[in-house]
Amino acid sequence: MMTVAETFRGLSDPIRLEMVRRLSDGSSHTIGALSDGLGLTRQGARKHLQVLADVNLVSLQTKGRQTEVKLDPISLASAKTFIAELETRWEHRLVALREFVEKDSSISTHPH
Amino acid sequence: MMTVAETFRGLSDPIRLEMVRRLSDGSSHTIGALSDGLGLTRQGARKHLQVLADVNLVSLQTKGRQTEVKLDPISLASAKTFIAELETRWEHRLVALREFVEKDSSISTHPH
DNA sequence: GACATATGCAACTAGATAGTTGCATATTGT
DNA sequence: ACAATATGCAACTATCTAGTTGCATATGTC
Repeated sequence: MMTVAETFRGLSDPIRLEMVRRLSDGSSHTIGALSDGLGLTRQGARKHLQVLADVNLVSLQTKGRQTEVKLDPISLASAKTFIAELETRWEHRLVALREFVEKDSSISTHPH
Repeated sequence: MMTVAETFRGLSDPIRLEMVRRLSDGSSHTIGALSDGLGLTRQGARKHLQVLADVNLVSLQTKGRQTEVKLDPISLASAKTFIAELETRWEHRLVALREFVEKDSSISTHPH
């Protein structure tokens, strides 16, 4: 299993983000196709793909002389969930804070 | 402005994730408090905090002899949005694929 | 003023990362 | 069989990262 931090690490590079974006249509792409147009060598791109595979963001499957790369959306989903949970905590705090402020201001603005 | 990749890099370490989690209640914490109980020195923890500040995930504000750290949820939100957009593309693909398969199977399973 | 607290700054180390180049291997098409 | 294609493996370099230690500085507290 992968930790959320590892998933985030997979996403922490613009080259890898572009690869993931290309893969996000759900279709499979070859290593070669994914390595084109990124401004680095095929081997450099290949290393980034390996990082993505290591953190389970993509799967690699050899078919004949080429290798299919597919996005694995599970890690992606758990990363999103992690952020969403942070935001939930954050919003709870904001609600509590607003309630506190409103109660406080009702005392000061409507004294009797 | 920060790129999404930089935000993900901020989140790509378990120590930093724990710090962000502690901050996610929306309250402010001091550098010292955030550095406790993480299994590294204060200076080591401080470096992680600097990474979070560099990518705008937290803000630092000196107050007297201590420094307040607060979570800045904006980068967090854009990271979540980025993932959500990937998932949207993914789901569109799945829908298109299912429609294609259904049309295809209706031809082969109901020939006349 | 003396002391404790909270933090900053700098130097250093070990290991990871991103990138390159060169060459080898397997598969497909003619 | 030959040539072209798609990929893999290894070595090497430069830079970044995570962590440490030691010391300095500013702010409260008594």
